Amino acid sequence: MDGFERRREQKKMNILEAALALFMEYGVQKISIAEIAKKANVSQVTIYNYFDSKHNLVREVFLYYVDKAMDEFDQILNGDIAFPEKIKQIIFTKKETANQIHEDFYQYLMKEYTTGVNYIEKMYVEQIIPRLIDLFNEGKKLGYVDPNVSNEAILFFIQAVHEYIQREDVYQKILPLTEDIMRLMFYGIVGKKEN
Amino acid sequence: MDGFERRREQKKMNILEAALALFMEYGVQKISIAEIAKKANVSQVTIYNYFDSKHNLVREVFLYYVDKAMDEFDQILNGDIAFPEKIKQIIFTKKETANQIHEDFYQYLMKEYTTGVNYIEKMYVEQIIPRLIDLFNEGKKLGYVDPNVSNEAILFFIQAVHEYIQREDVYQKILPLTEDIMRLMFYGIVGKKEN
Amino acid sequence: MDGFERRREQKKMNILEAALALFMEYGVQKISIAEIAKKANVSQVTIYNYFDSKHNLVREVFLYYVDKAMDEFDQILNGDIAFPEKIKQIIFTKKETANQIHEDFYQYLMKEYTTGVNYIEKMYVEQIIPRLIDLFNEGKKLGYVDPNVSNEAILFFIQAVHEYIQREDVYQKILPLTEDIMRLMFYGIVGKKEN
Amino acid sequence: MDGFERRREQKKMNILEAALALFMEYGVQKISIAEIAKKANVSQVTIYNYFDSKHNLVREVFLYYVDKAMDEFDQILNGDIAFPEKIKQIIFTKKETANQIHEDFYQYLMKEYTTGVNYIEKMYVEQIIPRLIDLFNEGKKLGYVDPNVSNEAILFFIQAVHEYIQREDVYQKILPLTEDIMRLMFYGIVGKKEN
DNA sequence: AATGAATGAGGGTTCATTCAT
DNA sequence: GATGAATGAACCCTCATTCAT
Repeated sequence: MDGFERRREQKKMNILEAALALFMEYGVQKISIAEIAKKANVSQVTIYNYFDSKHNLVREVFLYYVDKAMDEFDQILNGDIAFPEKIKQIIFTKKETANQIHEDFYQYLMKEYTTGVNYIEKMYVEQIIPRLIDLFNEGKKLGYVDPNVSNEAILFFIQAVHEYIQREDVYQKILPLTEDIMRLMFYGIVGKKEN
Repeated sequence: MDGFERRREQKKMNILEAALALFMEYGVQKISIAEIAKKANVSQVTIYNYFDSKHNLVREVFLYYVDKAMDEFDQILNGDIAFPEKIKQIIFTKKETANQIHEDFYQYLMKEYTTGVNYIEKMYVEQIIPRLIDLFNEGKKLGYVDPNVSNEAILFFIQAVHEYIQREDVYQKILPLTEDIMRLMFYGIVGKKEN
Repeated sequence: MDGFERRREQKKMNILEAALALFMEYGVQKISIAEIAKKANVSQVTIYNYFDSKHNLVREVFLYYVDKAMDEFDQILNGDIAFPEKIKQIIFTKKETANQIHEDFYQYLMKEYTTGVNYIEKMYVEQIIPRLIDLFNEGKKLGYVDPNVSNEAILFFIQAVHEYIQREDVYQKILPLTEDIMRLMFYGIVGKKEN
Repeated sequence: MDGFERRREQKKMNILEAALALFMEYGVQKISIAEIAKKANVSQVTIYNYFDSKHNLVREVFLYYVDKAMDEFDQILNGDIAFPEKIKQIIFTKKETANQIHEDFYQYLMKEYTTGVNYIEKMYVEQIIPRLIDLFNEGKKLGYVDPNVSNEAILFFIQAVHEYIQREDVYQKILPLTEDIMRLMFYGIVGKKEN
C-alpha cells in the first residue's frame, strides 16, 4: 500500500469512526450524512465518494465494528488466565466500541441489511461460537462446568447477561453486584452446596 | 363517563393501538403521522387534537403499553403455581404486545423521553421490583433460592435472560433449550450436586 | 362535483398549466419542482400531494396536453370548409399549446414513460388516424387525391411537414411560402400538368 | 503535427466520440462528465483540460458531429447517380452518426448555444443550401422539377421529410412506403397525370 | 499533462405540523 | 370536533467544477 492508498484508507477510517460514534450515541436514523461529514471534517460528497450511499455506509460501519469487537474478544480468549476469570471477562467486558450498539444499531441492521447480518451471522457461527464451545468443553473437563448442561444453553446464558450489561443504565447498577452475578452464573439461584 | 366521552376515549384507543402496532413492527422513526392516521382511520389533525405532537403521542403509546405489560405480569405473579414455574414463566413470557419493543422502542424512549422513562422507572421500582423481591424472599424461605445471593443479582439475572429472549431471532433458537436454561438458572454452570 | 372538488380540480389545473408552460419553454429536466411551485403559487409539497412525484407530474402534464391538442384537431376536421383548406389547416396549425413539445418534451417521454407513450399511441391510432384516413378517402372520391397513393404515405407526409413547422425557427421562415408548399403538397415537385 | 500533438489530438477525439455516443443515446443533460470520462478512459479533469467546461464540450461535440454529417452529405451530392435518386438518398439517408440528434441534441443546442447554432446556421446557409439549390436548378433544367415552385419551398419539404424520418419510431414504419413517398414527393397527392 | 480527491450548489422527496373550512 | 389542504425545514443524493499531487 503506497502513500496514496494509505491516506485514502486513513480518511475512510476517519469517516467510519465518526459515523460509528454518532450512530452509537444517537442511533442510525437520527444521524444525517451532514453530521457525519462535519464530525469527520470532510464534505458530504466525500462520504458518497467512499461509500456510495448512507445505506452502504451503515453497512460498512457495521462490518468495521464487528471486526473491532472480534479483536477484543480474541484477546480475552487467548489471555493467560483461569477459566472462571475468562468467563467473567467475557461477560463483563464492556467494549469501548460498543455501548449500545446491540439495541438500536443492531435492530436497524436486522431490518435493513440482509447481507450485513449474514456477515455477522457467519462470523458469529464460524468464529465465535466454536471458540466458546471449546472453552466450555475445556471447562467441563476441568470440572468447572456441569457436563449435563448443553453448550448451547450456556452460550445463551452468557450472551443474555453480556448483552444486558452493555446497556449503560444497567451497567452502572450492577457493577457492585459482580461477584454475586458470577456466583449465580456458576452455582445458580439454588446456590453452592457446601459440604 | 357519558357516551360522548366514551366515544372520544374509544377513538383515542384506536389511535394508540394503531400507533403501537406500527411502532413495534417498523420502529418509531420509520412511522409517519400520516401512516398512523391511515391505519386508525382518522385524519392527521385528529391525532394532533388528541396528542398535540408526535413526541407526545409516542410517550402516551408507551405508557399505554407499559400498563398492558404490567397486567400480564400481574397475572403470572398472582397465579396459583409453584415457585420454579413462576420464575420460568416470568422469564419465558413473550408478551404478545411486545415483540421487539425493548430494542427499538425502548431505546428510542430512553433517549428522548425523560418523563416517559421516569414513569416506567417509577412503575418498575415501585411496582415490579417489590413484588419480585417478595417472590425471591419467598423462594429463599422455601429453599428454592440461595439466601447468600442478593435479590438485586437475581433480579438482574432474570431481567437479562428475559430481555434477551424477547428478541425474535433469539426466541426461535432457544425454545428447545428451555429446560437446560431453567437448570442453569437454578443450579448454575457448575450444576446440581446430587448427593 | 362539489365546491371542494372543484377548487381542488382548479388547483390541479393551475399546476398543470404552470408545468406545461415551463416544460415547453425550457424542457423537462431544466425545470425544478421548486420553479413549478413558484409559478403556480403553491408550495412544493402541494405538488407532491397532487402528483406524487415529478415523474408522474410530467406524465399527467403530457396527458393534459394531448387532450388539449386533440380538441384543436377536432375543430378543424369538423369545420365547414373545403378539402384542400382542411389539409392546409391541419398542416399549418401551430398549436398554441405546443410550440416545441414534439422535440424536447416528446423525446423525454419516449425515453421515460412507456405508459404515457402508450396512451398517446393509442389515442393516435384509434382517434386521429381513422379520421384522417376518412378525410383522405373523401379527398380521393372528390378527385383531390390520387387513388394510387396509399393513405399511409399521405399520412406520413402530412405529419412530417406539420411537425417540422412546429419548430419556431422554421415556422417564421416558411410562412411566406405557404402557397408554394401547398402546391408541392398537391402537385409534387414535378408540378401541375396544365392542359 | 508531431507525435505529441497527434496523441493529444487522438485523445481529444476519443472524448468527443465517447461524448457524442452518450449524448445521442441518453441526451445531453442525462450524461455527466464522470460518465463521459469513464467511457473515454480518462479522468474528469482531463476533459476539463481539453474542453474547459461541459458547456463547451457539448459545443465541440456538436461541431464535430456537424462536420461528420457534412461529409456524408457531400458523398451523396457528388455521387454519379440520377437526379431522382439523389433526392431519394438525401431524404432517406439515416445517418449512422445521428439517430435522434435532431430532437434532443439539436433542441438543447438551440436553447443553449448561440455560437454553436451560429456555426451550423452558417454552415447550412453557406454550404448546404447553395448546393441543394444548384441541385434543384439542375432538376428544373432537366424537367424533373416544376420551375414555378420556389427552391425554398422544395428545400423546406425535403428537410421536413428528412428530419421526420430520422426519428427511430418513424423510420421503422415508413420504410415499406419508400416508393409511395417518393411518388408523393414528385407528383403530390393529386398524382401523376398520365396522358 | 494527468489524476484521485474534494466540494458548493442544487434537486427531488418526506415529514411533522398548521391553516381554513 | 374533524378534516383536506398546505407548508417550512430537513434529508439523501448528484453534478459540474476545482484542488493538490
